[in-house]
Amino acid sequence: MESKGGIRAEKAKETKEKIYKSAVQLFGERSFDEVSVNSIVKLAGVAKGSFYVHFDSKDALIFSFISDYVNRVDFGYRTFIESLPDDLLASDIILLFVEKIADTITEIIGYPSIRTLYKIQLTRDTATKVALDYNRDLYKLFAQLIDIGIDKGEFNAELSSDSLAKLFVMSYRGLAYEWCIRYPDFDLKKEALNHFRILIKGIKN
Amino acid sequence: MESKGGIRAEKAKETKEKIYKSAVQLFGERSFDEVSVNSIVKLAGVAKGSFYVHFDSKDALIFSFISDYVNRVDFGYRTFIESLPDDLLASDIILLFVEKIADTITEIIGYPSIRTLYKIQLTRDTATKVALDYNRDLYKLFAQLIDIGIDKGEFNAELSSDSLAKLFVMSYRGLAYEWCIRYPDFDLKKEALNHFRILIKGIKN
Amino acid sequence: MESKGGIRAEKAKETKEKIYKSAVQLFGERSFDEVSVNSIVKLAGVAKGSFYVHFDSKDALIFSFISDYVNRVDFGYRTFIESLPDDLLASDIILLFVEKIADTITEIIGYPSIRTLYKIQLTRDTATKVALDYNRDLYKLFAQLIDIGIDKGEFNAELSSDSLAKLFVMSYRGLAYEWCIRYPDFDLKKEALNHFRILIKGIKN
Amino acid sequence: MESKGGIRAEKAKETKEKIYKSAVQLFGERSFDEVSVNSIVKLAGVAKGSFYVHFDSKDALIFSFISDYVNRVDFGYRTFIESLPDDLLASDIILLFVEKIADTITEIIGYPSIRTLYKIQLTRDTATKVALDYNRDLYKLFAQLIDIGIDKGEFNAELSSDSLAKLFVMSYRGLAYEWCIRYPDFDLKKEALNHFRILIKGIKN
DNA sequence: CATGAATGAGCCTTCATTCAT
DNA sequence: TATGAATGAAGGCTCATTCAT
Repeated sequence: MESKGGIRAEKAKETKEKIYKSAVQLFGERSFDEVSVNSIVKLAGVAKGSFYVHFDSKDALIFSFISDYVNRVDFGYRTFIESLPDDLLASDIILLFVEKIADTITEIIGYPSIRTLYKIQLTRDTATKVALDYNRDLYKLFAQLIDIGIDKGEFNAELSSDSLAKLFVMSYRGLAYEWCIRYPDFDLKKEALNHFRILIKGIKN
Repeated sequence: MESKGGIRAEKAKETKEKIYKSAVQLFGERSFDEVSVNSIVKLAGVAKGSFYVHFDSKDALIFSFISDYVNRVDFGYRTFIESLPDDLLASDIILLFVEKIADTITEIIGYPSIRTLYKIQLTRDTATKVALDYNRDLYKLFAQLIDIGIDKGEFNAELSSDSLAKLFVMSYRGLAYEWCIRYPDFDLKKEALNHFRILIKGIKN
Repeated sequence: MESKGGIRAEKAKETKEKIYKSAVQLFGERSFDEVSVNSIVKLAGVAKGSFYVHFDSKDALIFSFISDYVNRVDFGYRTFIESLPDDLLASDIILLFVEKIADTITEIIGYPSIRTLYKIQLTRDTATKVALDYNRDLYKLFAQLIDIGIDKGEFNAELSSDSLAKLFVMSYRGLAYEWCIRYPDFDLKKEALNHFRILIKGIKN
Repeated sequence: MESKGGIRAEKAKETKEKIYKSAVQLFGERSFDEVSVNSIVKLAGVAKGSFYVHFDSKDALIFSFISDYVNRVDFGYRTFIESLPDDLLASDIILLFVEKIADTITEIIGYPSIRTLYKIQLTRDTATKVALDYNRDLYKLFAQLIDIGIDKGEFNAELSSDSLAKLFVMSYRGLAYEWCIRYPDFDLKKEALNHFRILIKGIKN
C-alpha cells in the first residue's frame, strides 16, 4: 500500500499538470474547438491515452479550466475590495473596482482567454455555467458595494441590490464582449468608466 | 454570346439563390460551424461543386448572410422610428425603441441566429464586422434620438450623441449576449427596459 | 450534363466495386468487427473519404453485403429445385435439397462467411434481419416442398406447411451453427441428412 | 513464509472472487466484447493491475466463466432427471426435460448470457469449447434417456444413443440460437416441444 | 499481492476543397 | 455552369496490457 504522497502519486500529479498547463497555454491561443486533444498531449509530451487517465473527456478538462479561472479571478477581486479604505463613497469604490476588473481582464487574463470564454458560453451547456452562476463571488461583491451605497443614502432603493448587481455584472459582460469583438480598437477601462458613471448616476438619489 | 439577362444567367442566379436560401434556413437552426457545405447543397438540391461556382468559400457565404441580415433588421428599425408621432419625449421614444428591438431579437431573428451571430463575431475576422460597423444604421438611429433629447434639453451633453449611441448599442449587445447565455431564463424585454431606464436617468439633466 | 453511362459514372462504379470487393474479401477472412474501414480502403487502394462517398457507413456496407449474399444463395436454391424431375417423392426432393444446401454452405459460401453471418445475427439489429426474414425465398421453397408432400399424402398435416418450413429452416440453422462451432470436425452434409431423415420420418403419415 | 490458508492467501482469494463476480454480473448484461476490463475492475472496486494478478488475460477469465456456467447448469439438469419417477415413458421424460431446459435458458440463464455464449462460441478458439465438449453431462443425460427408450423398445436402434444425443443437443442449440436471433418473438418452450415431438416420432418404433 | 498511471495503435466518421468531365 | 467523385488530414475516444512502486 502506498501513501498518498508517494512517488507514484507525485509523478501522476506532475503528468496531470503537464497536460493541464499545455491545455491552458493552447486555450490562450486558440478556441476550445480549435485545440485538439492531440495538440495538448503533443505539447505535454505524453501519450494520448494518458489524457484520458486524468480527464474523463475534453469537455471535463474545459470545465476544470473555466472553474479554476473564475475562482482565481474572483479571489483577486475580493482581495482588492477588502484592501480599500473604509471611508470612500460607495460610488467611488465601484468605479475603482471597475478599473480593477478592466486591468484584470486586459492584463491578467488577456484577450485570447476571454474571447474563448465568451465564445464557449454560447456553445456548451453544462461545462461553462460556472462563470454565469449567480452565486459567483463577483455578484456578491457588487451587491455588497451597492448595499453600502443604499445604506449610506447614496443610492436609491428602487431596485434591490441583488437585481442591480446582476445588472452591473451583465453590463460588464457587455463591455468585455465589445472589447473582444473590437479588439484592439476599444479601450476597455475608459469605456467601462464612462459606462458605470452613467449607471451610477442613474441609481443615485 | 449571351446577354446578361439570358436564360443561362437566369438559371445561374436561381442556383445561387437556392444555395443561399438553404444556407439561411440552416443557419437559423444551427451554428455556422455546425452547418456543413454538404448539408447546404443537399437541402438546395444541387451538387457540391455548384457551391464553389457561386461562392468562393463557406466563409464568403457567411459574410453575405450577415450583411443581408443586418441591413434588413436596421431597415425595420428605421421604419419603426419614422412611424412614431413627433410629440413624444426622446426618453419615451428610446424606451419604445428598446422594446421594438427586444421583439425583433426574440421573435423575428430568434435565439439560434442571434447566438450564432454573437458566437461568430468572436471567431471570424473579416466576415462579420458588418454588425459592428459604426456606420451601421442602428448607431445612427440611436444618435438621432439622443440628439433630439439633447436639443429638447432632456439630456445633458456631457458625452456626444455619437459616444452615447455607441454606449447604448453596446449595452444592448450586452443584454442580448446575456439573453443568449441564460436563455430561456432571461426576459430580454423586461431587463432591457430596466437597464435603459437607468441609463437614461444617468444622462438626464 | 452527363449521361448515366458516362466515363465519370463508370469510374465511380468501379471505385465502389473495388471497395465492395475488398470488403467481401476481408469479411471472408475475419469478422465484421475485426475488419476496419481502414483495412478495406487500404486493400481497395482508395482514400478513406472515398469509402463514405459510396457508403453511408460501415454498417450500410455490411447490410449490402448480407442482402446480396442471401439473395444470391436463395436464387441458386430456387434454380436447383426447379431443375429437379417432377416424379420424385417430396421426401427425396427435400433430402436432395438438404444436400444442395450443405454443398452451398461448405463450398460456395465457406466457413468464414457463414461464421461471420451467424455471429452478426447475434449482434446487429437492423442490418442483418435479411437472412431471418420469413419472406426469404428459402422459407417459401421448403413450404412448397412440404405442400407437395402433404398433397401427395406423404406427410401428415398436423402442422401447417408454413410452420414446418420455419422448423426446417431453423433446424438447418442449428446444423450450420454446429458446423461453425465444431469446424472442421463436423460433416455438415452427413449430419444434415441424418437429421432431416428423422424429421421427415417424424412428419410422415 | 505463510501457509496456504493464511490471511494473505485469504485476501487474495477474496480479490479474485470480487473480480470474478463483477465479471459475471457484467457478462449477464452485455457481450464479452462489450465488457471491458476497466468496467470489471471498476465494479469490483479493485485496481486494474489486480485483474492481471489473478487472470492471465481477459480471455482466461471468459474461459473460467463459461466452464462454471456449464457445470452448474448441467448439475441442475441431472438433479432434475433423477427426481423424476421411474415409470414414465422415455419419450415423456425427454419432453419434460425439454421443458426444463427451456425454463432454465429463459428464466435462469437469461437472454443476454445465452446470446453472449452463442456469440462467443463463434469467435474464440480455446476458451469456449466447454459448452461443446461431448463429455459434457448434458450429452450423457440425453444418451441415458435414449438408451432407456431403446431398452424398453420405444425407440428404434438405427442410430446409436450417442449419435442421437449429439443430434438432440444440436437441435436444442439450434432452437436456442433461433430464440436469440428472434428474441422476443419466439416462444422457446413451445417451439422446442413441437420440434422434439417430431424428432421423437422420427426415432420411434 | 496490489496498485493505477502510462501506453499508443486503433476505432469510425466528418470536413472543406479540388478538378476532370 | 454544373456535376459529384475523390481526397486525406483531423476529430474525440477506447482498449487490453505493462510495469514501476
